[in-house]
Amino acid sequence: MSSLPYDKSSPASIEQYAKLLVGHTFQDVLNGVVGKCQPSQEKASEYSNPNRKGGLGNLLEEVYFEYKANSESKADFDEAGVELKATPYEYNKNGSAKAGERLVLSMINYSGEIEPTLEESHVWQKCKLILLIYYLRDKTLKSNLQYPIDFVTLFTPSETDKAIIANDYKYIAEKVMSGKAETLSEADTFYLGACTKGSTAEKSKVKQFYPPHTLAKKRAFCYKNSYMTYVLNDYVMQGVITYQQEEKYEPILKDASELEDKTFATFIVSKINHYAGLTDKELCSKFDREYNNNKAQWTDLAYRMLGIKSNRAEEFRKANLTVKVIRIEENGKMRESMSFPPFKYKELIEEEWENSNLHNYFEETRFLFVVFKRSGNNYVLKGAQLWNMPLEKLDSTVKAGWDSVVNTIKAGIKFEIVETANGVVVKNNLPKKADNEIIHVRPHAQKRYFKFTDGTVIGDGNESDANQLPDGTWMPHYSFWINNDYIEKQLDKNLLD
DNA sequence: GCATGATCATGC
DNA sequence: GCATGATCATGC
Repeated sequence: MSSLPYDKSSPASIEQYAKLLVGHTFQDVLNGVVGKCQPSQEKASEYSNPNRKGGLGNLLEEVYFEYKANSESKADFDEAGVELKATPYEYNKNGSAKAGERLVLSMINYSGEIEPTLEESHVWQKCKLILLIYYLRDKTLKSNLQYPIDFVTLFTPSETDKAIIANDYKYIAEKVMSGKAETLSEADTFYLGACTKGSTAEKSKVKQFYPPHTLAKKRAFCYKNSYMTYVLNDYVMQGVITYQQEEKYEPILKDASELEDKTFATFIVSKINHYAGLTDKELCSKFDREYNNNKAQWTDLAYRMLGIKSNRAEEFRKANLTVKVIRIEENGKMRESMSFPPFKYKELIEEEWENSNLHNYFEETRFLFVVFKRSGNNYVLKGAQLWNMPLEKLDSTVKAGWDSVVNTIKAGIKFEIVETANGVVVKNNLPKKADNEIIHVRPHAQKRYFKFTDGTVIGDGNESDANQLPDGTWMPHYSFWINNDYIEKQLDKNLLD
């Protein structure tokens, strides 16, 4: 019997052995440059098959750590209580690092009872101590076996994080127990998400254990991508990478005990609602902010009410939560629709809906609406509401709106140049706001810039304000917007009157 | 009065 | 200079 090169009952020993991987590639492991095994070539191609999810993790498990990969609900290094997770990271254009994937922890059980609390759960037993092995997903490399392993560390969430994760778990478990797993969405929770797992096809849905036993998509517990990006930057790379800029995120939650009798969702909403009834002017004076009605004023106030000095909340970054201030006019209407980041035409038409930017954005992003209502010259705070796009709307109405935009671009946008008293207006045949209940598209640029294929230029902008259509025409950046009247309908009644 | 096209403001 | 959030302005 050969002995292992590490003590499988000791987390420290496992971590120490794992750290020898840093600076090596998966190919090095197969070649025995690090570790001691050399499997056959067939095995190498099997592990590196990009269609085999978790292949690189299995490689480390079987070749480097010398145990058989399993999909059991107990931890990989059972005796030490350590779960191994090999996971990719990437660099953004601005040089900052981000997690390449959400970290999938374990399947949500639909075939039997689910534990009501995190502490009692299988997922926590399995994942309270994780050996994180981060490799750089460098798509310029020919084989994923060439990816370098750059960071290795044991990880367990902090006490405040765990309090929020426990909240999240409870929320998911309660939905499952009430037989409503089909309504789960990753954006329902903060750090621990319920992500879809496996095919999204209708036929792959499974019957729920809890009545009324409706069919639901298979889902898994995961740490959200946004949470893992935080873990990567503020924990894994901390002290390893020295050039990273100083982050100035502030926590809203100062101590885990603040959540003893409430959820994090209730906690933040009540922090805002505490000030309901005050005008923007009164709030400005309360928080020592100049009252100047500039665009940032109401968002600034929202963060001040949450108890932080900057507009960078640590929890919101980790949870992929976006604060949106909504101002209601005296007639009860929102004047403006809500914008999102612009898209690139050529990239948009290459996307599949299920993996599209818009789909992923709404599936993963949660919103904190902070609602003000006009009263004379001021806006009065009505309160806050957490919201995310309902899943059934995302896959029906939003998808239909997205499809028709994509199809119009694919077919070739038709332009009409109209002369008016104030110059030319460029009209197009993209779907209009009234064509879809939820979304529409609008320009989202600094300046107008069109350059048609015949060389005609319209607008004061330049190419940085625009991007190219499939036929080469330059058209200003566009983005998706949520219709103001749809958002109005989503708001709690008490926020409107 | 609102939809649509156009543009502004701030932070990094 | 870009990413993101937000608002303006005109014609119908």
